[in-house]
Amino acid sequence: MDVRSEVLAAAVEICATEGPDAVSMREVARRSGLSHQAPYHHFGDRSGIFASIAEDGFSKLADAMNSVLARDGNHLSECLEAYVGIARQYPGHFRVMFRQDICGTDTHEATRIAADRGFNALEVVVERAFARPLSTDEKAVWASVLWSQAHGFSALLIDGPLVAKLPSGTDLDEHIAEFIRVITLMIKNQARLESDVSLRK
Amino acid sequence: MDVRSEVLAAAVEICATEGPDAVSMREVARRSGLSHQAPYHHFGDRSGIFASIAEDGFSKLADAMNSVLARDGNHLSECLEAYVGIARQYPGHFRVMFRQDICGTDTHEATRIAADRGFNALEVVVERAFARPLSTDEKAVWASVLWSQAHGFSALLIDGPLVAKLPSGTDLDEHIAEFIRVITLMIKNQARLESDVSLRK
DNA sequence: CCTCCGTACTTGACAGTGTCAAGTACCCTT
DNA sequence: AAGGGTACTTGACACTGTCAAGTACGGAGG
Repeated sequence: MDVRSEVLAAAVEICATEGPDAVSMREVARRSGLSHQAPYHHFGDRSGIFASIAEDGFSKLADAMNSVLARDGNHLSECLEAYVGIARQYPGHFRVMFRQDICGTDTHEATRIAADRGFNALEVVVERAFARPLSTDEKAVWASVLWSQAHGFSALLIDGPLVAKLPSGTDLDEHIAEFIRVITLMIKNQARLESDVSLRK
Repeated sequence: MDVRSEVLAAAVEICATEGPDAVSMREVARRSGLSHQAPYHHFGDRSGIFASIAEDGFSKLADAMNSVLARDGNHLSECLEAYVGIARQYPGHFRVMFRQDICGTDTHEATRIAADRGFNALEVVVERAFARPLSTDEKAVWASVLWSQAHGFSALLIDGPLVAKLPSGTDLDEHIAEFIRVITLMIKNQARLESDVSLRK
């Protein structure tokens, strides 16, 4: 493994266990057996490391969703599963991806492109779920709905107080599955009803 | 304004403008015209400040939702409005509330209690929306759905890449209103359909 | 072969940080 | 008047991100 990957892996590891705030240039350098300044050579500054992690995470997310879209089947629920799955499998990445305060998304073009790939996948999911052409506005709103839902649930799941709020004895995997089932059903029903004008006002 | 409130206000101000990571004990002390150690007396450590901000934020959230519940009208959409409204009005608080990595929710009892008040309000909203008795599991799942939706949208709105993804020229307030309208409608429809067994599988 | 140059680092320094420890001022109780 | 708690201040320590300057080295051009 080259130095760059090693530094990145060390940073992700810290993100996953202690959160992004615990990531320090000097610590990741130490874990990689390098001088405290070596990471600067590859990443410019602290936000450069986070931007790379975010880019990597968005890529994983986009790949996961696109691979679902490439298959047959129920894209909606499988995409939600993919989203939540990525969040749970790569909490280190996920905690960074939506923290543009620390990863300077504005300046890091590659990260933005990777994020776009994910969003585009979401829009495709929305269109397929509705099975009819959507206006730009409709697409924007429904993509917001879907994204918010997936993102909010994932965020509350890995970081927030949601798990603590579940009735004790609840099986987490089951709750997640139930959650996805409910959302899928709800959006499908909505898509079905959307053509009935009486329900739209 | 007493010292404690002044320190807190300085910290919130920094959270809102530069994010929680930029909050330093010494900076808030400086802004309050105190020695660098004064805040420790009131908050114990850095996480103590964040815990207090989070507590305050959850209280605002719970108050806002409870005041909606106390009124007549469409609780569901008004509660969503309240949630998103709090996030937009108090971004400094909101950015901290769900960052248990920095505010040590586990140890700060008062914060947990304030968060519970908010969650309970959400459960009431869910029950009223369905207008029938729900099982514990149903309540948990639907509260998750609602919370995830409100939270995800708020989080993406104030911090995430959502705003940048909207078609240019979109009016933000309008998009938010549309978003809330869509979710409300969707959940209402779902509640209506839930009794139809054929749609539940 | 020697010089030049860019890449990949290291070493050193500086200001800023969280936090422990100890000191000081003041007010309230006894 | 004595004691004790509250609300601070001052000082120190190890740690941080980052700038600046060095060192090693591998290849290209003469």
